[in-house]
Amino acid sequence: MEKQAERSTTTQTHPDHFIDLEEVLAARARLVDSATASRLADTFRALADPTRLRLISALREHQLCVYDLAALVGLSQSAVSHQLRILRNLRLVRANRTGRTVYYTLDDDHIRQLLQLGLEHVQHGG
Amino acid sequence: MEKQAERSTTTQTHPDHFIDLEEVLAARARLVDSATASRLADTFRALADPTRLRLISALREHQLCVYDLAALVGLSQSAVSHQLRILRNLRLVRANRTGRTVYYTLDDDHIRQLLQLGLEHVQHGG
DNA sequence: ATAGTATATGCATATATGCTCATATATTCA
DNA sequence: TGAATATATGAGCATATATGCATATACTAT
Repeated sequence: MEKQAERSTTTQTHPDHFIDLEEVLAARARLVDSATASRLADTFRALADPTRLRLISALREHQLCVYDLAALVGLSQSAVSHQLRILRNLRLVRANRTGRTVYYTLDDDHIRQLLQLGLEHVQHGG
Repeated sequence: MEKQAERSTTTQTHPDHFIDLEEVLAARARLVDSATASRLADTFRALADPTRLRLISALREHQLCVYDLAALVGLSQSAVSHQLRILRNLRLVRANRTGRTVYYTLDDDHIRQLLQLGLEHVQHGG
């Protein structure tokens, strides 16, 4: 295990020990490491934009080309293409070329589930 | 149903109709509206930062005070308090004051599930 | 090859975000 | 009340992000 964290750079004085040591030790075991947290944050950041969410929602059960996606969300082809690249890079969507048309689909089922869970959270209590 | 979308403001010429009309009509029915997409994006944006994700992961099964959270993630009390406010405002965590100590907990089980799903997505294929 | 269609991308800009510093608020205890 | 502890917040700076514009690339058809 790593050594205990240094005192944080707080303005006010603070004790040199944790307040609730047992809880803290247990929580530390569950704490995701920084590298994983960063990659996870990248994934959630891809979902943290209304345009991208609408694109993903449109692709839930259908594959669509860039032009149709742009028309659906009411943005320029450029803007949509930029956003699709972000989703592609983070492997949330997949591009399939057929002639000069590129069809997009969701990459994996986790995305569908994340969207669904998020919607549930937002649509009642949250 | 609404009337068909206007031509998008694309530089290049594009047809005045959708490429795949049937797919588009079906996809439009699944499309989340802008207002919902914005609120959903707010929720995902709260999860789109490594610090906040680590805070949430620490709170998965334990309630902790601000000072201990700061020590755990290795940031200042101020920085952590700012982030906790964001999580509070979006109802991802809840604050319970006991004397001068404020204990934080996850607000609802969706948050745990979102974290879990995201981790699964990141930890193998994604 | 040339023109046309579908998508992608570099650059610029306006806006948002995360952290630190200083300070404010809330609570306890003497 | 006054000092100390625990947390919250406003301002400012450095960096990131979303979109539009112009242009590049990929493919089709003549």
